Amino acid sequence: MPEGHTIHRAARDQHRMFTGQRLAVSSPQGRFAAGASQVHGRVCVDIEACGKHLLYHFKGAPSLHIHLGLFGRIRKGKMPAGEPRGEVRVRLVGESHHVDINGPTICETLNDSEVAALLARLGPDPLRDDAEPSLAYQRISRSRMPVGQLLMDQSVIAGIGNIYRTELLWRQRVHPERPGRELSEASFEALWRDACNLLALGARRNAIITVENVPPARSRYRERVNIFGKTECPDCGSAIRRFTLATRKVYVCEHCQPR
DNA sequence: TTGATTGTTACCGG
DNA sequence: TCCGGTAACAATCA
Repeated sequence: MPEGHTIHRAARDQHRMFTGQRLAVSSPQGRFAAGASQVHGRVCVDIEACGKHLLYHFKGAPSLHIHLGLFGRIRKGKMPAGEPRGEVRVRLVGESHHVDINGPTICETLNDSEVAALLARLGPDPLRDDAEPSLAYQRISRSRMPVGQLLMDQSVIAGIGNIYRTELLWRQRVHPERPGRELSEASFEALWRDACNLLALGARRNAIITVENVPPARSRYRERVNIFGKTECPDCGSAIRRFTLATRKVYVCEHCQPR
């Protein structure tokens, strides 16, 4: 499975070698043939990630916009490329490597103004140097909505997904149902800093890791998180409560995260 | 075959 | 206008 937000940033980092290269772009299943032909044979000048969105910028052509959604995957391999596996929408082929993008929710080309509009509707991304966390705190501190819902709103903060939401709030001892306006600035800053660190670690390792003692790279998923998907709090042993917030399952330790 | 899922948007009703 | 609920879509695996 894809590792949420971090995979986009990780993908951007891993695809850096494409920058400056002329890419062959194809659509093995034909479902993105028109878009692929627009960027095929163009020089990739930059690869940009903002939140869960990935943008390949080309010289003299529109940008390729990818959002993996729940199910999308990105696979990188050395040349020569084998047969595409599964639902490959786009195959990007460079000099030494190729990248297959499977089953993304969004796979489209955008012109400059459309890219600008996309970036404008996203909140600050903890992984970007140009992020302005104060914009996120403005939104949160003025809202009655629960923090656990605000964290999932990509126009508030770009890049937090369902697992990071649960894990960040547990780590910072904030109850997901606390109204945004009741989150102190100090608590917000701690949350933001923690998000920066965890997301950076995730991007580096290409995996969601929220426990303190970083387990081996090949560890099981459940060993890399604290309470997500679990029944018992690792700190106090209390039962973990699970409920739906913002259409997704959130987990909370009512003892460690008092309201 | 069924259910669950690291995501998002559209639409409707109160 | 805001907010909650529901459905839809996506692909894969256990």
